[in-house]
Amino acid sequence: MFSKSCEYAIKATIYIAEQAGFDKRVGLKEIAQAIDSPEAFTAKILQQLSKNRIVDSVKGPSGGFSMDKKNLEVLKLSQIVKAIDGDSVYKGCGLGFNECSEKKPCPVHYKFKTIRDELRNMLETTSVKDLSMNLNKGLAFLKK
Amino acid sequence: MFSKSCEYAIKATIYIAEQAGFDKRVGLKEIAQAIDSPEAFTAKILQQLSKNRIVDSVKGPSGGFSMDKKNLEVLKLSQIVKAIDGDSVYKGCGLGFNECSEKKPCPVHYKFKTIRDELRNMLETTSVKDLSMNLNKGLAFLKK
DNA sequence: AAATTAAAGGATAATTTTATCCCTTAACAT
DNA sequence: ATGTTAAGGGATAAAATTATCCTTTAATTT
Ligand code: FES
Ligand code: FES
Repeated sequence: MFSKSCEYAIKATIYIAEQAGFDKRVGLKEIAQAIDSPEAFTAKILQQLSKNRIVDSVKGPSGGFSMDKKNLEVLKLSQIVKAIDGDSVYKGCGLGFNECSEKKPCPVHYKFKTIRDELRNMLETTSVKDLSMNLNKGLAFLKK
Repeated sequence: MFSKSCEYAIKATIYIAEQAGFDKRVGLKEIAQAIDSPEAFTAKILQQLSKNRIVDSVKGPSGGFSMDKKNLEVLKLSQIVKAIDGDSVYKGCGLGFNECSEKKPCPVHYKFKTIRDELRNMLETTSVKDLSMNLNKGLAFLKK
């Protein structure tokens, strides 16, 4: 569904968001531990998230990653997915056509489109804040 | 969503199914052309489909791939997907946990599960026959 | 039976994705 | 100012996926 990069990106963002709730800035090591991901690889992904203004980063001592609390409320899953995997997840053809279109639909088009649109809707309406709150309440986990 | 292998597998099966409607047996070359896929790679996938009894294959002159017309009615997309990609597509966790479970749900679990279950339902109820009929009617295409 | 045909299967290559290493840059602490 | 700290970024490496090549096996045709 999502690439490994995107999975890490979502988990990292949710963790940073949770900590941002306590006005805490968190470092790479802490993030990698919290979401059980390879450190160096996670660093690359955080770079991308930072470039895409999804997270803020500060260098140096007591530096790390954080998020604007206000931005946090409007940030949706779709923005993370789009930043890392592009929009093929909820725009692409189920059978790999370059373009999904009604003009020349692949055999699964009509069956697939429905589900894909629901996925898009879910991603576009699910806010990172909601997810981080469930995490904070112990209703969800970032690693097993 | 699906791997490239799986995409080819689905397209190939649908094409073989369509031709099976005319009691035609089709060769590798013809299939690869019809679905616009690399020949040698497609051969590997057809081997897997054959091993999984999804298609029948006959060697030698006037050999090729075919499908049992009766089996064709009960064959669902899910069987192809399972044979090629396993069941992670509609059983796996959206954020890559080894196991998707309510006991220790990932942050997107409840949002994701709904969609994933609809995908499973779609795959399990969509028959290859239906898809091949649309193809035959010119309502769907296997390549652009 | 022999030749021909087409799938099966093994070995290998190219590409993409995932992951690591190490040096550079910027912020903070002293 | 200087040293320390942590992210940024370039270069590589490992692993998985996608793809090709070539030999073997089995069926048909002659
Ligand atoms: S053309 Fe394949 S999903 Fe729309
Ligand atoms: S635990 Fe992640 S989708 Fe169920």
